[in-house]
Amino acid sequence: MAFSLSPSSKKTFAHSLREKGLRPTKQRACVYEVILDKRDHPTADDIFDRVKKHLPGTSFATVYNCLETLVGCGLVRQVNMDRSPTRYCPNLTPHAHFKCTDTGQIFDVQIDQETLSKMHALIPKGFLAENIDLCFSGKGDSSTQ
Amino acid sequence: MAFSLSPSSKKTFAHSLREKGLRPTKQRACVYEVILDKRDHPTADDIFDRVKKHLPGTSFATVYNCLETLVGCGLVRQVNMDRSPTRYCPNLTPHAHFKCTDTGQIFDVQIDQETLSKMHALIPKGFLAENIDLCFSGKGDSSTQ
DNA sequence: TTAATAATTAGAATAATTCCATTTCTAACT
DNA sequence: AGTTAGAAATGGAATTATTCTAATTATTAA
Repeated sequence: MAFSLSPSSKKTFAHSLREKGLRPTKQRACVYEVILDKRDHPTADDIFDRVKKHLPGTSFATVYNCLETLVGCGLVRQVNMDRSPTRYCPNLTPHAHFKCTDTGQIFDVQIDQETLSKMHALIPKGFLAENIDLCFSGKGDSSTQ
Repeated sequence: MAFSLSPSSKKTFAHSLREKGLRPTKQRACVYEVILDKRDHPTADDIFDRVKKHLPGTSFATVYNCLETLVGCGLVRQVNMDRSPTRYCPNLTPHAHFKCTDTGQIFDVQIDQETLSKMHALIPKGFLAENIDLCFSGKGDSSTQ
């Protein structure tokens, strides 16, 4: 492999999997790696292409299996916008996503604690939110990208 | 048809379509009708079943065409949560959605102006959001539903 | 080293949605 | 009212992202 997880990422990775009784296989490591390496919210398809450069025998099913596993371990997050293919994001801090309708690019948008609290406060009594998803779409600032 | 649009809905409906040079056909009216009639965030599939009770010859393609048209006219909104089928919602006020992970039901959650402003303020300079989507998922209050 | 189990593989299957070619309808003009 | 051009509806095929399945391979604990 042309690159590999940093020692700290490697530790997080193996630890998160072992906590759930799962094995840190080379395919799982590679999928995690390519997501960390280029944080551009790749699709399963993108990830498949990148992983194959390092582990040519990898199948599509494996990429999907690995992604499911990594999401289950909380190492990456799924980003769903409209009906477009699911994208994957290694940013685990509270953040929203902005999708540029011109280029299709997705940008992370940090959410401050106060706004996050206000959003939480919208939830009616008796409901318990386990997950919050905030997505914007519109024109991105192509001049700054 | 066993029921029909209220006079005011009918007016909004025909007007919104005509504004875009589109025809208020009976299929479009019926699709709009069933969405207004039972505001349970139905899928295209649900809508197809309901429409067929009134207009038995209606095809799936027509339901999709009508939905696309109605969304384009701003009469209904698409609600996408995860990878599950798109749902349709006639509530045009600013609101979020809460999906109960037990029952799959989707509830509208009103958003007050202040929280909406705070959310808007998250968007970095140079970006122009045309659309905001806020979704919660978790346990709904089944005792109150 | 082996046995048990977990993960990977290739390809088939699924499900929601979109596309396409044809037919039917609608509304503006005679 | 009758024509006609454009719009909408129709049925079925096609597409696409994802999931499933059965067989093979890899990993780990003993």
